[in-house]
Amino acid sequence: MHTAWLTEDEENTWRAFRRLLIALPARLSRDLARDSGLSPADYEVLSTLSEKPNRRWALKDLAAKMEWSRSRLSHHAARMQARGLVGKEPDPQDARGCILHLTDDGFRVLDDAAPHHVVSVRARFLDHLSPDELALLRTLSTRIADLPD
Amino acid sequence: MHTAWLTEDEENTWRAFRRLLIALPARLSRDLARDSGLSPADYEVLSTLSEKPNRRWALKDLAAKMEWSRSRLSHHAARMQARGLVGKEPDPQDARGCILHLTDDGFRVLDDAAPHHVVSVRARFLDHLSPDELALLRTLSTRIADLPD
DNA sequence: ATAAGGTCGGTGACATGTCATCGAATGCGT
DNA sequence: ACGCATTCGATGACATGTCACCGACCTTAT
Repeated sequence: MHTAWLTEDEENTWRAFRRLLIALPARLSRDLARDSGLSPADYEVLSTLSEKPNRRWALKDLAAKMEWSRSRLSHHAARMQARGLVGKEPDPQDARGCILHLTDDGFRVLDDAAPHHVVSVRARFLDHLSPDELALLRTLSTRIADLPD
Repeated sequence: MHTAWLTEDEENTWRAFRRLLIALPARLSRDLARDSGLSPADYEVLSTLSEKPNRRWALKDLAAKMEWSRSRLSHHAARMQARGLVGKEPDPQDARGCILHLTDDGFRVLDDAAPHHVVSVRARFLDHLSPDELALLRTLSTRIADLPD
């Protein structure tokens, strides 16, 4: 059964983990901005777009893949389009929809950004985990992230 | 030495952990808003304020304790003051500073919110970790969060 | 064929956080 | 005592994300 409070172990773990939840994304975000002038959201859009061979996604499919709302992606893609990182075309299959694609510029920016980002993820995270820890963290993350919303 | 890419294990762990970094805070935030009408930031301000016996902190000290910028706390405290959750007074020791305190209302709101929040943290996180996992996650979180910025 | 209901992307209002900057106040070195 | 760098909180401009909602379009049942 559960109580209304946490044990000391739980409390300390939760505190430590909460610090990690704040600090790690903040550090990666700063590295990314410094190295490549991208926000984490920009990077995720670019790298997800690049996953498809033709670098094209219907907005709704990209939003679903990234687990973003369509509204959020619509706003963000508009900003990235203004910067020339992505392009937008009408969907020939569905006149309501639109197709997003990586521009050459967007691809170049991603291509330059990726190696720096990998270095950053290593330096601020992966390098500090043993293989055992890596494995455990993976099962644990999957288990909790997969819980119903 | 490092390569410019990730191994498959690293890649999968990083993906899974990144999902957790997004999903867990989002779920806790939704629970908190639904149960108590508070944002996570609100809750953190209220609960940190309540840690001192007299429920008073100089703004700069509270900001340092929470690892927030003074600007952020200034903005946020202004919004919370408008809702009657916190109060603000001049600091008699330092005419530049100000002292924040929990109002009775703020204390009541926190008092109502806390047990629900604990239930939420359990349901969405702690209950799904074994004691071993809890311990490992704590050392690992501390290790990584404590890295230099 | 058509009406009803769902899905699509876009939009405006708003909440929150960052950054650069300000004026006021402090305190340290001389 | 004085002068200058620093610290304090506030503020405005801006970036980003949420939410509610819109019109346009598609699909399904009748």
